[in-house]
Amino acid sequence: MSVNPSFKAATLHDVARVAGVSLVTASRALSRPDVVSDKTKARVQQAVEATGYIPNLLAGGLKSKRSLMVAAIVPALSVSQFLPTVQALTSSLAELGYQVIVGQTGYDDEQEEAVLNAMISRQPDGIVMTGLVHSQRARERLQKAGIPVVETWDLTERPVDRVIGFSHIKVGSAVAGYFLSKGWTRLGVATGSDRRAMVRHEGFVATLGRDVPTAVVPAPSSLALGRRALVELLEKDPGLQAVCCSSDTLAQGVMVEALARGMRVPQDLAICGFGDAEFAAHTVPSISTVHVDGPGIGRLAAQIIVSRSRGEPVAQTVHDLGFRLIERQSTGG
Amino acid sequence: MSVNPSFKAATLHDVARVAGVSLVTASRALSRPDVVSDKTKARVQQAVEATGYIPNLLAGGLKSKRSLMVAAIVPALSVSQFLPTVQALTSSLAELGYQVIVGQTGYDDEQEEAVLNAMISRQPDGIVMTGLVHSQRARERLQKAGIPVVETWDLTERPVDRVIGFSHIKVGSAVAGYFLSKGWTRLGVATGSDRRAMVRHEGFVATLGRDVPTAVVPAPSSLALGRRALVELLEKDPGLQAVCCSSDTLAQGVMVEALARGMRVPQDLAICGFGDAEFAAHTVPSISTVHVDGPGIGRLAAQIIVSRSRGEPVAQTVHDLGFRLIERQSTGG
DNA sequence: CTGTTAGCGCATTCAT
DNA sequence: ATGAATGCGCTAACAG
Repeated sequence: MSVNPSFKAATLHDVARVAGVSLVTASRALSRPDVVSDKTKARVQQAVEATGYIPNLLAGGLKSKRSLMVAAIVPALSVSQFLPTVQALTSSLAELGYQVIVGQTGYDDEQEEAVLNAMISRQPDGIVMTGLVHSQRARERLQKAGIPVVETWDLTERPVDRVIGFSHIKVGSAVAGYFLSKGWTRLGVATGSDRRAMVRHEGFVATLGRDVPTAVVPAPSSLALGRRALVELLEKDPGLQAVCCSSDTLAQGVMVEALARGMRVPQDLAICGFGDAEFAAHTVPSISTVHVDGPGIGRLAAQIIVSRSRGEPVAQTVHDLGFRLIERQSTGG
Repeated sequence: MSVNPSFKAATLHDVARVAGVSLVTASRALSRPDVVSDKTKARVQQAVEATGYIPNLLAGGLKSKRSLMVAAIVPALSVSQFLPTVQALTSSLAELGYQVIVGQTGYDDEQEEAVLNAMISRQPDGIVMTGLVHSQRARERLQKAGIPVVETWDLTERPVDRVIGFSHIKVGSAVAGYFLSKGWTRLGVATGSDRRAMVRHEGFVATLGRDVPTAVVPAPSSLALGRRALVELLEKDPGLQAVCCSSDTLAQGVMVEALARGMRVPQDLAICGFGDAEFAAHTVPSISTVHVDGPGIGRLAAQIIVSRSRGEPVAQTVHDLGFRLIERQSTGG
């Protein structure tokens, strides 16, 4: 950890010596101030200042079984959809003295297991997944180990432990219902290839009652992929009226391509996104989308993990935070 | 770390017992396979499988002084400019068995110090900062502790330890030179309020030889802020010809606002961004910008930290990765 | 090649 | 309210 061999960081032992108290007292003065007399507390505080003491949480965690670390596992950090969640999680936890370790699965189930093992070896007080845990071995291992796990951005009756999210089937269904209510008939779908997007697609098709031209693009989605998706969809159906997209980024790409071809949005082509990214409300025309409370997911996850790691009971297993369809200009709203 | 009191995770001790070898041998079989006979190695491997052993890196780190963790400190996770760097850093390190802890400073120097202390208490093998370390106390503490520190996305003659980046003054200067070469005279600047953006602004103005209308928006930048910035700039100079923006997101906002007002880009208004975000090449018109090798910064940082933590020398102190002005349609390229 | 002996720095029993 | 002893799980020295 240090590369400077001559330097020895101050330990609690040094603090105790300088303060003229025992090691235990110094420890208590810092972690349980109410149990120590004001005088000695002050002396310990001074000793901390004097020595420049910074506690070693590795050592503390080893003994106390509380690492004060939480693992956050995402497909990839660059999937901007999850960023507000991870950011809120990190901030909420930081306020309570917890830090976040990040792991990336690359949308790969084998890597997921490897990443989870890497995380477990750091003894986190909790694990927050974006998405469900897919590897069966990992599920069992997590369950056996009894580490608090919060799966997010999805729902299931049987989470490993707790789950915070919303129904992707219902999202797809809601968008399809909305399209039907608008009377559009020549529909298309531009979707990422990830599991949750596919489930939304299922919901969309199920409610529609029939299949529609679909362009599947690899994750993570991008503006360029959105443009390419529209090209593909227009080849399949030049008379396309409305496109349902699996992300706002994709929707923006579809819109850029449409406008570049001289199509008017929404008159010639209506577009709906997903996620309610910051920009969706401010493009011209603005993008209709499905709003999800990303930061809320992160905050609630933080709260649940901390409660559980403190041994407090968390009754509810499944937290459905729902979603909201937001009608903007890109669908004539 | 566990909330299931009945479950005891297997320790190396269990593995050793099952394998019928001593604890040390089991340890070596896993961490230094070349020093152990193939037979015992195989038996230890089997015992690992049988027990479901996952090493406790907290304990390992405590003794070995190598936590295999690296702290990554960003202003905020949602600042998309740094994401490719953090993602590359995380991936590169993961391949080598290191994990990343993230800290957010919120562009606040006091929080920076608090975050750095929180990180130090986890005994990281290195710290990667986006930006320079601003708190003087933190600089000294880091230097004294001898933790490998890589400051990024900026340059300085006197880094805490190592620095990987490019000159923001030169970026501003290059954009100004480009604008001058185009013969534009009615210029404006839309810039975030963060330190590095301000330095680019300085470079821009210095090369220009005169001040220009400037709209300063709070960080993090967004499309909405870009739109607002253009409104402000047009109030200051209705005859505005070209805008220099401190990020591509801001540039996109400026462009959206310009097009919404019926201005043609670049004929009526030329726009230049910064960062070469994914979308910049694919908007219509595409956005001219300054390309920076974000992932390269992350990979090099990973390499330097790992080398240093292994005690290998890393001669070079300052790594200037430079930048490239990319001319696209938004400036008539 | 393998085993024995010592801690790493701290929090937790137990005492007083 | 404070202190002495014990060990969390593992690895670095040494021996053998």
